Amino acid sequence: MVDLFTVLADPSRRRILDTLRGGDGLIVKELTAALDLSQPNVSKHLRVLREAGLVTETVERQRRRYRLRPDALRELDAWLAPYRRFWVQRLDDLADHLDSSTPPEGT
Amino acid sequence: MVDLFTVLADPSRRRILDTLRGGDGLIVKELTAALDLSQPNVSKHLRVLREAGLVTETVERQRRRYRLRPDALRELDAWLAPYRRFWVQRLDDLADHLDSSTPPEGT
DNA sequence: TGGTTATATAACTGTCAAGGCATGTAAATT
DNA sequence: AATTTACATGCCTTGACAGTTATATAACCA
Repeated sequence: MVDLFTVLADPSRRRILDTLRGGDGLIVKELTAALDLSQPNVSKHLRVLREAGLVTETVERQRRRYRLRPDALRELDAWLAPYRRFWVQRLDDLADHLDSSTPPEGT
Repeated sequence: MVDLFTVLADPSRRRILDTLRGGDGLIVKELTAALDLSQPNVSKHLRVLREAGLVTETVERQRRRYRLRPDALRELDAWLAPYRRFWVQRLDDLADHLDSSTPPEGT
């Protein structure tokens, strides 16, 4: 369960990440309220996210504040990189095509 | 099982995609040989990948050639985009920091 | 025609994880 | 001290696949 892709495969976890994107972290209760999930459910997902390095936990007395750690997503970006080449390539092809074809009317 | 993240969560499927990145597609038999997976297993994964729009199937007589369709990964890129902001931000912060500190010796 | 090749699909089995409920624990409140 | 709040964790059930084996289908070959 350490695999980043597997961790991101769960919609609830992605919603948690999306929610943590704004502001400076949220405590568990705020997350359960925002996402309408049960507290144990949220806690479990947070554990998985934490073990994957996607969030950090800060203890504040009784509460625990979770913050996004977007660096962990660079692994995903790295995986995607060689594929991104392809659609950039297509844009280049399109540009070449436009260059070699009759220019359109207006400008 | 139409969810892109779920489809990509399987390592075998990612290996298939990686393998299809070079050349102009492969037939099923070539994939099974390259990845050392059973033929039914490969066929099932290819079906999932096809239904997710990640590969295309071309019938060549008896054989079926599968090609990568990297456009389908733009959805993943789009999901990642708002997170990419964050680590770009950090680079900016670093740049700002360097600007405001004593310039290094050489050049 | 009969056999072989290439691929898909069905049926079965094992594994694993998501979510529910109940409970533990520590801090806060009264 | 007793209660409440905030959170984690354990157990349990259920469902979702992954992979195997066996079989169906279609094209190719001798």
